[in-house]
Amino acid sequence: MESTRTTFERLSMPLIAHLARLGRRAVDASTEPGGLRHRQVIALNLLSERGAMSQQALGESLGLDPSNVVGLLNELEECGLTIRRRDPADRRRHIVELSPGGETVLKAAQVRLARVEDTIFHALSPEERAALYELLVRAVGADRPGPRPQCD
Amino acid sequence: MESTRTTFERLSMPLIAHLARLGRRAVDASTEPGGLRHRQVIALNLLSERGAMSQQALGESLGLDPSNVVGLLNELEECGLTIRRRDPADRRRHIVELSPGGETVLKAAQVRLARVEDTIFHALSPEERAALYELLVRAVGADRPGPRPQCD
DNA sequence: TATTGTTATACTCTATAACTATA
DNA sequence: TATAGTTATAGAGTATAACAATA
Repeated sequence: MESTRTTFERLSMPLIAHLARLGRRAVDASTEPGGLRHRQVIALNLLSERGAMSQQALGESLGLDPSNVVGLLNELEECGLTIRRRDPADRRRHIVELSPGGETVLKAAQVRLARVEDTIFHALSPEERAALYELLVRAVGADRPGPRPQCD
Repeated sequence: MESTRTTFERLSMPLIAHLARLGRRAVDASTEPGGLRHRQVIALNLLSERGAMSQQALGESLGLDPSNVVGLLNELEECGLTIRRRDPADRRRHIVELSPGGETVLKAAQVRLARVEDTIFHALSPEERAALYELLVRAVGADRPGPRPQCD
């Protein structure tokens, strides 16, 4: 009998998987063809919150394989939304950062993202949404977003 | 200014997407090759919670396209975990239900799933996990699991 | 020799459209 | 004509392995 274990009748992961799918579909649906896809928005969002970082760090933060990070950044860079530059201290590294255009595009995407959340979480009150957000932040162990280093 | 809108700095969906990815990988990693994959566990879990239902209803509950439901059920049926039978009342319909073997396999999978949750949510207290679960249940608008209509 | 990023490749997940059989 | 399920197919997401450049 595992006393410290999650009760079987209360598994959260299926619910999270479901919400993630709903969210992804809604985001993709709210985006005009050729626009930012779900993954890209999430990557931009992270770069905006945490600032410039290496590809490796980006991949870890996204929980994404390094080889996928390459393709993701290629797409974003083609659109001029991110910039890769060599780290002078270690020329193997690429430092990735948001371009000014990326910030602008991200802001628009965040508006759409917030609308999608309004739809998906319509059953929750603002307080409950805030509580949910706090729990999720703690779960992923991410630092709180906080004011980001002022770029527009 | 949209006063009823989610604050941009508190978007939950990127966090949910991240947790969903972590969860899926952990589940797949905890499964021996040839074993149940993430999707399949979720489908079995739903059938166990809600009892027999049509493929259409299953697809809606899973937020999955009907064509995907077919493939998913084919896999499960090949392993003898689910059963499809025609609805006598409307012979176009397939009624899907868990087989006894499916119940057994699901129980084992739930143990693994619970372990994965213990890992992913290690930063949360049991009370917080319960609170998270409740919020997620409300968000997906799903009925609480409840005792299922006795099939074995 | 180890590490960062890249390429090539394959497998899974998901959606769309056309088809069948029932209604 | 409409609906439940199926098939075929294509595209997105993700992981693995081998490789290049740099440390």
